[in-house]
Amino acid sequence: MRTHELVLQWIEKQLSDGDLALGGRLPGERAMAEQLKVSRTSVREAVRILEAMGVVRAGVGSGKDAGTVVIAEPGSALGSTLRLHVATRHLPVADIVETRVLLESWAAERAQVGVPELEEAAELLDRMDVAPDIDTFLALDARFHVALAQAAGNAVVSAMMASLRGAIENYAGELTGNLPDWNATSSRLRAEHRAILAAVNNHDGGKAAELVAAHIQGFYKEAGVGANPSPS
Amino acid sequence: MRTHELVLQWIEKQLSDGDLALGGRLPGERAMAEQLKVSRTSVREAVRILEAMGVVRAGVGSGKDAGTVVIAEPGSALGSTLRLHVATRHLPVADIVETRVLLESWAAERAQVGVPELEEAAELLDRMDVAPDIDTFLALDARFHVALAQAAGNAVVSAMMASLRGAIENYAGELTGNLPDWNATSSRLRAEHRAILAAVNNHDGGKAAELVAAHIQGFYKEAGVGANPSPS
DNA sequence: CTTACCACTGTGGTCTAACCACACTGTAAT
DNA sequence: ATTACAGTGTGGTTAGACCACAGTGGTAAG
Repeated sequence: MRTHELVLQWIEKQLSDGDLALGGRLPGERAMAEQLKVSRTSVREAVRILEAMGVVRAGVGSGKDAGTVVIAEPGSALGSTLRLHVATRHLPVADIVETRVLLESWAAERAQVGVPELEEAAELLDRMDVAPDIDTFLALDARFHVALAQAAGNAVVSAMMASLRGAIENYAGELTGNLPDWNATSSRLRAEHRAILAAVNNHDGGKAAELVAAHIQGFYKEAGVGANPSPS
Repeated sequence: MRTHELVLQWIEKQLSDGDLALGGRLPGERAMAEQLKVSRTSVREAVRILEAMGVVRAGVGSGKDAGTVVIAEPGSALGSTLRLHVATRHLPVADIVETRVLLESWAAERAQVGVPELEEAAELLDRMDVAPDIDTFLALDARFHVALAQAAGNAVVSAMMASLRGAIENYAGELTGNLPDWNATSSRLRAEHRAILAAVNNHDGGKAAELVAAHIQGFYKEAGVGANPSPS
C-alpha cells in the first residue's frame, strides 16, 4: 500500500469514528506527517485527493479560513470527475443529459411542499425575471434546479443532479450564446419554471415530473447538445 | 491558481483535444514537470487527483503496466467519494439505497434484450448457484447488477449505480454475515435474480423494474441498513 | 492612552535533489 | 543457446528549504 493511501485511511477512520466532524480541522500537515511517521509530501497527496473529493478545503494563512477544514461538497467534486470522463469520450453527453432528466424528474415528483427550498426556488424565479445577462440567468437557473431537487429530501440525488449539470456546464454554455433569440428562449424557460413550481405546489407530482423532463430535454435540444455529439 | 491545477488543466486539455486518448500514456512525471516549467511535486499532485477520479492509473517499472495510463473507471472513483461523504455523515445511507433503487429500476425497465450484457448476467446467475462462500456470492451479485444496468445502454447510470453499491459495500457487508439463515437468503436472492432477468427477456420492463426495486429494498432491509442508521 | 507599525508565528504552497524499488532490455559471460 | 547482470526509465518516498499569507501581540510614536 502506498504511503498516501495510509494517510487517507487514517483520516477516513477519524471521520468514521466521529473524531473528526464536519467543520472540524485536520492537524497541520507537518504535525500529521510526524504523527503518522511519513513525509509531508505523502500527507499533502492525501489532502489533495480529499480536496478533489470535496471532503476538505485547504486555506493558507491564519484565522477562520486557514488550515484544512472538513466540508461536504460532493456536488462539485462529482462534477469535476464526470467532466474529465466526458473529456476522455467515455461518458457521452447524451447519457449525462438523460440521467439528469431521470434524477430531476424523480425529485420533482417527490418534492415536499412547504419546505424552505421551495420558497428559495420561488425567490430565484423572481430574480431570474430581472437578470441583467445570460451568465447571471444561468447561475440562477442552476440554483433553481438544485433547490427543486433538494426539496425531495434526498441528498444523494441532489448532489448527483448538481454534478451532472456541472459536468457539462461549459459544454452547454458555449452553445447558449449562439441561440437565435435569447430573449425568446429566456421567456420560455421562465414560464416553464413557474409551471413546474406551480405543479409541485399543487401536489401534482406527476405533472411536475413531466414538465421538468420536457424542460430539460427542450433546453439541451435547442442548444444542440446530444443531437450533435461532435461539435468540433 | 495553484500549480497542480495548472497541470490538471493542461492534461484535461490534452484529453479534450484528443491528443491523449483512452489507453494512452502521459509523459513521464519528470518530462511533464520540465515541459510545464513546474516541479515534479506539483505534477504528482495532479496525477494523484486524476488517479482518484479514475481517469489514470500509475504503474512503476517498465513494460505494459508501467507509466501513467489513461483509463476510464468512474465507478470506483465515484464510489470512494460517496463513501467518504457517508463517513462525514453528510450522505445518509438510506439516501444511497433509495438512489440505487431509482437508478436500477430505471435501467431494468429500459434494458435492451439481446445485448451481450444480458448473456453475461445469465451466466453470472449460474455461477452464483455454485458459489462456495458469501464473498464470492456477493462479488458475483455485484457484477450481475452492473451487467443488468449496462444493458440499458447508459454509461452514466451504470457508473453511478456501481458507485452507489460500492460506497456502502463494507457497511452492508458487515451485516451480511449476521443474517439468521444465509442459505435461505441466498436462495431467495437467486430466485429473485432469475425472475428479474426473465421479466427483462420477456420484454416486461415494468415488471422488471418493480422486481428490482423490491429485490434491493428487501436485501438492505433484511441486513438492517437504513432501519438502523447507527450500528455502532 | 491611543494609534500605527512591525516582528513573530503557524498555515498551506512550491521547489530541489536525492534515493529507493521495480520491471524490462541489452549485453556479456558461460 | 542459456544465464547472469549491469543499465535504463518508471513511479514512490523522503528531507529540507523557502515563499506568501493572515492573524497576534508587542512596541514605539503620537
